[in-house]
Amino acid sequence: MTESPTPKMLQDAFLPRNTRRSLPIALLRAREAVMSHFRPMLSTHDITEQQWRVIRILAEQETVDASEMADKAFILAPSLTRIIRSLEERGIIAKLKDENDGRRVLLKITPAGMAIINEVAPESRMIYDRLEKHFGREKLDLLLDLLDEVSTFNEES
Amino acid sequence: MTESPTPKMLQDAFLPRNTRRSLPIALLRAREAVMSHFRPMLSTHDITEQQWRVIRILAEQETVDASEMADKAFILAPSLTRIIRSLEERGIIAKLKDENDGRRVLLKITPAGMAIINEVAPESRMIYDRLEKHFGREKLDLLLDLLDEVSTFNEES
DNA sequence: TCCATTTTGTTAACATGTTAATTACAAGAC
DNA sequence: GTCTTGTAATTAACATGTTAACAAAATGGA
Repeated sequence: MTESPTPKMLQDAFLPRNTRRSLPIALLRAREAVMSHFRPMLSTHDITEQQWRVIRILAEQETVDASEMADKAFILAPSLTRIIRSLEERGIIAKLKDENDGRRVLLKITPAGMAIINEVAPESRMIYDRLEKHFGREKLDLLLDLLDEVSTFNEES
Repeated sequence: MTESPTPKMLQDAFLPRNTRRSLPIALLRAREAVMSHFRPMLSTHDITEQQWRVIRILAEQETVDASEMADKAFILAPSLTRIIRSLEERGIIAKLKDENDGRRVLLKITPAGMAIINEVAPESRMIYDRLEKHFGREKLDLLLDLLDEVSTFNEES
């Protein structure tokens, strides 16, 4: 862990920021630390993190079209297409047609999907509660607020 | 429980957390917001975000073995293997043998790689400075500290 | 020395991320 | 109506994420 004395190579002004204080990598590390607690649990139920995001949104809202799902689950359309195909083949969700708009794909959860939710949700909640207890609600809320603010960096500058 | 028609689907206690206050997704959103500023720039230089992480670490440190690189760039070994192969084929980095340990792969940047660093680093720095100016150093440091703390959630509980 | 164990890196297989191109349908302008 | 334009979803192609299995080299005893 020697903070190396920076071989010549580049002027300081042109040196990339230190890896450990780089926001993109810090976000990645934090995310991985959190997910490492959820992934093994999800794995025992044979679903991925992204699949779980899709399923759980269908637990909040009866019917969701693909675009809205992509927004809420934060999954790009091409990935979502594949995930939907996979979940449908496994009988976890169903695709419906929107009578008013022939382009849209409506998604609905099946009883098999509901069974997964009923199994996974309590376990997921337990893990999250442990995390919340560890950091404290206030600190977690502060972090979430800061992250929200970063997420809006797009529209402004 | 097998009898209830579950019209509103799930009891509140078993409902997954709201998507917008879910830490994993919040981290994902924030990361994407930040990267959306860097990706187009990197793209004009024909490198990906991960390739840039590898290259820039070789700008800080003359020679790095694959394991250390995986740690610092936060890239899993299988991904790193592919990235190294690609960067080597393009003449951006070079692989050396470790005389003391035949298993290790040492990485070194080439002049072509240095040229990329000299082009990209200032642009990257500019983008980061704009971000830092937008949020303020203190707020950014606070965020980085919180993220660091989350990243250590592993070893404890 | 010999052998079991550990470590490092690679390969394989599948899932997702990412951008660009494409198809199917919808909405407006004319 | 026809044409153009815009939107929703898919497909294609490539890069990376993720886990498991594996080969090669090092290590630490017996």
